Amino acid sequence: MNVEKLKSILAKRGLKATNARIEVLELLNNQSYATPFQTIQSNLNKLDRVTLYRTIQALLEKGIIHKAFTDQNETYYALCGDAYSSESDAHNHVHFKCTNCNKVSCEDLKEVIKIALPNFQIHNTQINLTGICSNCA
Amino acid sequence: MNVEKLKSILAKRGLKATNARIEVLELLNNQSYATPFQTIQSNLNKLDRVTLYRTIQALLEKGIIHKAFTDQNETYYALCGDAYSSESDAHNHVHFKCTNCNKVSCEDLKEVIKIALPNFQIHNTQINLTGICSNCA
DNA sequence: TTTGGAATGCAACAATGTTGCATAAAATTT
DNA sequence: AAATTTTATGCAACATTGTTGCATTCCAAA
Repeated sequence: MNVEKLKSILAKRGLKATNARIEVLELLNNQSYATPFQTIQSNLNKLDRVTLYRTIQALLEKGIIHKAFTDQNETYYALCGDAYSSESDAHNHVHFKCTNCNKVSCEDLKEVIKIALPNFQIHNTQINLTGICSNCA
Repeated sequence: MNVEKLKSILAKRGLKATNARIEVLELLNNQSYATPFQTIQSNLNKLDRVTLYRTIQALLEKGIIHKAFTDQNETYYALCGDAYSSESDAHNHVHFKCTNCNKVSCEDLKEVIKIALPNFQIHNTQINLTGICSNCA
């Protein structure tokens, strides 16, 4: 995904194509795993920490990125793929944190999971798994 | 659940029955919802914040309580019920946060959810839902 | 009742996240 | 293309959250 493509994503969601946003998106796009805030911060250390927080919040609000995992005070972020944009109560997107290599990845399930809770309206589902990933197994 | 019962739970897991632990357990036991750290802190404000962190960590490690939800820098804790102690990959315990009343509850599903990820070893599963709870619907 | 190991409270620190405001940059209008 | 409006950035200062070391206190077992 090149810079022009990222700019068009931002424009589509009504966000200005600023340097900070492009850089965060490029970083997340180049990672094959979800990225902890610390890593974003150290990779983009010319950017102010406050700017980073506000950038991430804007991208989250517009649904361009999502929180993939929150693990003892470390939040991992990832770009939203196609699977993520489905808004139904059916859910086939999970987050997996490997306790061996510590990497967090987004995984898509073949079978759609249906969670039934009578009298509850489910608007958002998050499934977080920990264990040993396929690389480390 | 009375104090004696709580003491026996602590003894069974090899933890001393200290005042701080009893108070935290009593508080969590008296709540019908998962309790955010802030609430624990303000209800037990004679206790030092550090003691509270260490108490909670000890109870977590021994599996007496669990993190029910982590929502933008607020962690909710709850006592572990029977459903929670099952260590299999099958999972029928979910956490629900209502966006209307902001309460977090532990809910048990009738159908067991099976998540299949080929070549991954799943050791822990957490399913977090947000939406409108049965009281607010 | 004594005693050894563990828990507590305090102080100090580190990391994380937030707010207000002046400056700078992007998009829009003229 | 320049001016204007709007929005984002960077800085400082602050608030909250979580951690560590150490002396004192408490619990439980002998």
